[in-house]
Amino acid sequence: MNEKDVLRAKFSKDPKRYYEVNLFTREGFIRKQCSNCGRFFWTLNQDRELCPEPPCQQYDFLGNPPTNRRFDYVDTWREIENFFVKNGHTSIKRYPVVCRWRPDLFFTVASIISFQRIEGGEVVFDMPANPLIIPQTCLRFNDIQNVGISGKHYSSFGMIGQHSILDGAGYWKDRCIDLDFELLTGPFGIRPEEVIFTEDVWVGFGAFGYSLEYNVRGLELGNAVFTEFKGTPSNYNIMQEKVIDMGAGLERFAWITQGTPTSYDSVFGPVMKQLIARSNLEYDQEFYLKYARIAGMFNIDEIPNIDTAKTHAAKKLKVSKEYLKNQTSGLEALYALADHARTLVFAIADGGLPSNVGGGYNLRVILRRALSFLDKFKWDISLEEVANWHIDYLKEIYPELEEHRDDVSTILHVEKQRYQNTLERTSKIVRNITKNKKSQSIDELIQLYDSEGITPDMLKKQGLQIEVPSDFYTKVTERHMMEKKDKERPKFDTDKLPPTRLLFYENQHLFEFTGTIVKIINGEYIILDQTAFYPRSGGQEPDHGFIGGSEVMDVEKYGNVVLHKVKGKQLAEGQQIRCTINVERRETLARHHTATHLVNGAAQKVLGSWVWQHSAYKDIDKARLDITHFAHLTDNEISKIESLANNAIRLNLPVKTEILTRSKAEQKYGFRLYQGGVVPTRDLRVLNISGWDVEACGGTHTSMTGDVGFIKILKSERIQDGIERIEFVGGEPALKHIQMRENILKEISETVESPQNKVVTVVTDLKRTNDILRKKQKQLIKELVYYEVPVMLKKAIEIKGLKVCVSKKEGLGEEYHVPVGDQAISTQPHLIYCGISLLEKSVRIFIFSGDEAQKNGVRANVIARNIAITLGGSGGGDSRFGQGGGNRITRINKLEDSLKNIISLHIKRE
RNA sequence: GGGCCGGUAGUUCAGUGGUAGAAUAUCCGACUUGCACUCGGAAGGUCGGGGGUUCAAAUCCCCCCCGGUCCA
Repeated sequence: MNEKDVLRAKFSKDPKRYYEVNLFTREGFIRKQCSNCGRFFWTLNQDRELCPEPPCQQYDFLGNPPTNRRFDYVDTWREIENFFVKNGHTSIKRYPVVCRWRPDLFFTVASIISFQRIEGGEVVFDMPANPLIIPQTCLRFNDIQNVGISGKHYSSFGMIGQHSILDGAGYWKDRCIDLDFELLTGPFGIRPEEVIFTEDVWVGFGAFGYSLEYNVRGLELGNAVFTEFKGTPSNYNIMQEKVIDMGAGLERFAWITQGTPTSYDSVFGPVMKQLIARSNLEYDQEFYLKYARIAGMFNIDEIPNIDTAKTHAAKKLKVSKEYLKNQTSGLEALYALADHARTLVFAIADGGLPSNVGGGYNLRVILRRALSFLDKFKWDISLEEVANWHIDYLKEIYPELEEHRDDVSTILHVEKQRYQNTLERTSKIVRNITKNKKSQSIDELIQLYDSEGITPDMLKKQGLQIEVPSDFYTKVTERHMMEKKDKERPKFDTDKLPPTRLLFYENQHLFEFTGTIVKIINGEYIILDQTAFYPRSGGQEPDHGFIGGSEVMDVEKYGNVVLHKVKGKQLAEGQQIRCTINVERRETLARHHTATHLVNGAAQKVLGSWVWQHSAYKDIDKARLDITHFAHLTDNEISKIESLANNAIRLNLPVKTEILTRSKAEQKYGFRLYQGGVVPTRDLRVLNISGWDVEACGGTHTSMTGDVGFIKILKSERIQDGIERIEFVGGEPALKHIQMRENILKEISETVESPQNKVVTVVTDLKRTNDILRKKQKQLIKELVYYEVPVMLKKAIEIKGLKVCVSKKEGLGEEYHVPVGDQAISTQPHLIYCGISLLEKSVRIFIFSGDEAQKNGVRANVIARNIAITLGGSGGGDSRFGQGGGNRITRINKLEDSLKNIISLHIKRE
């Protein structure tokens, strides 16, 4: 039994305490245990023996919905929203699907996530209203294989979040279930005896509780979690303020009112109509409904693969497997296409970019999956069109999608291009492989998949005979198992110390202050009661300066205290001491920090709304900003960003800060606030440069943008897929940089002896001349060979019937000896050519041995190696051509004689 | 966040320390002469960049740039 089962058993032992809500006693619900799976459930129907969930019960609403009215997706939400608002709830706009407020999640996976923040390693609940209702779009990528097939799985779905904190304004479980029951039986007109509640539990990050899941005709519609405990099931406390986390599927509510074969038909209404029309897909609707009834019973999580499930279904329907596949595969692809496109619309609108790392990887996977469906079925539909149909339909609930319509198209287009390039590349690689070999080893298969993205299936399709082990993907995963190294931070016991008062937030221009030394650790870390020293944080390097006569080398925040690392004179605890901050350093850092915000704002304006700050770093000599963007920045874009940022400086805008509670700040400015990442505090310091940038920021800044002076972008580079780094300088360092470049230019212009404005022409010319000279040299040596060879042959001496000639050249190397020697032995098979090159620190030897010479035992490589050994080096080659050398230059005088000796020794005349 | 693969002639790629190659495209010539084909020849390279090891580096080591790709 897993943790969840143990917990469920525990809570079900005491139903009165946990599960028996008001509604049950008032309306006469009976508690029963499922005779099949053993779970407990509450129902008005005395005769019911089975719990209401598949596989214990099958879908009874397909073609036969239990509601009195039919709603489409949008109207379903309107109906639910109206109901809860009438009952005292505030309707909240959805939060972004890209979850920037939780460091442990890429995407918002449940409505409650929107209101969870991490504070000091603990989850806290932070709701802008109480109670509230929210149509939270959630992204989940763990069931992609089932999307389009099961009829109910999605990569993104709307979670109706009904949330309440029991703190006076909110309510607890009785009212929650009353409301949910009333929603079903009232506005949706479902008969009370059709509503069944099942006992369940829920364990989340740092909190858990018991829950009542409600089902109608086999379909789970929602799950009301009563989050009462903080911690883990083995170690917990009862929460001060208990939280209602009721999450219901908007998709399922819409589905149950319509009773269509799949929920996709109900949810994607107009989009599905367009898709079916444009794809000219024909299928038997009657048959599909019958199939859907069976497919709905599949518990896809537990079925090894879809193929066997379909075989099963075909048997039951008494048709062939092929017929079933024909009838279903096209439609399933259309459903998946609709789902994937919708997910991409939300993700991209919220600033997510497909890439090969992080959450972007999930987005790229579904994007390519969608494109591959379009390819496979050769439908003349573009992903951009599908995205636009979704926006047309959904903008009524989610008007923000309309604002990002063009961005979505832009990014989908870029990604399609990339996908096509990859396809071409892949088929080329596969072609190469198939050319050389018919089979591949398992290691080679893994290598191909891991580094090129080529799956064994793709190879099989190309006619390769390969065997794929069943643990193939496990083996791939194993390759990625690596030890994780944690950066060690020195440990200090600072828990009992009072928090350091941060003076730089009270006055940014306080550069001198008096503090009391609270503690000194290891003789070098000083903790003061208050400090104006800014510690390293938010990518900003720390202040330097003096505490008394001791120099401050580093400042870091440790919990709630600030540690100053000092060098120099001894200080004593309890001492009151005068502190001064290096003003120039601080102001440079402040200028760079404000400049970062300006560059960020400019980049968003120049490139597009998908640009977010990924990370940033501000030092005194330069600063850098990493932004999310799908392509390499062009020179033109960089200069536009630079101009725009400098424009903001000239406008001399005020740099304002205000402290807001987190939820107020989020409501007022949106999640653009979290450019620099999550801020783990209840109150946010919001930095606002009107019209340019608003973000949560704890750094020190200039008062006006004009104080930055001047921004110069140095370079941009791609640090990973989807992230561009912009490196720049501001203020004094910017000027210094320009001056440095000026000096370089001056130096070049002096070296090439031309005015600065002609330098480019002159250097271009120099390079061209150089190229021409190199070619000419080659040509000349070729000509030289023609004249040199006869001269060389005349000088040759005879040893044991063979000819030997030695040619010594200073400075000239293989470019001379190789063609000369080559030519010489090709005309004179009895010749042994010995080239000697005298270089600065070494000697090189080139030996060519003619055909006849070789036959008489003179092997060029052997000669070369032997002579090279006397030079303190080594050599090699083949019997025709050998080379070697060494660095004992002093041996050069004896070299010619030794050569003759060695050759003479090797000649074996018969 | 953690990995892996690749970068050589205009193009597609061989090349595991010893003279940088093939195919194709290009140009010239021959055969034909309407195109095509065939044959012969030529030209085309800072082997992504920099540093190191070595007598010698496309090849080995380090750093960087560019492209691709997998996993969580």
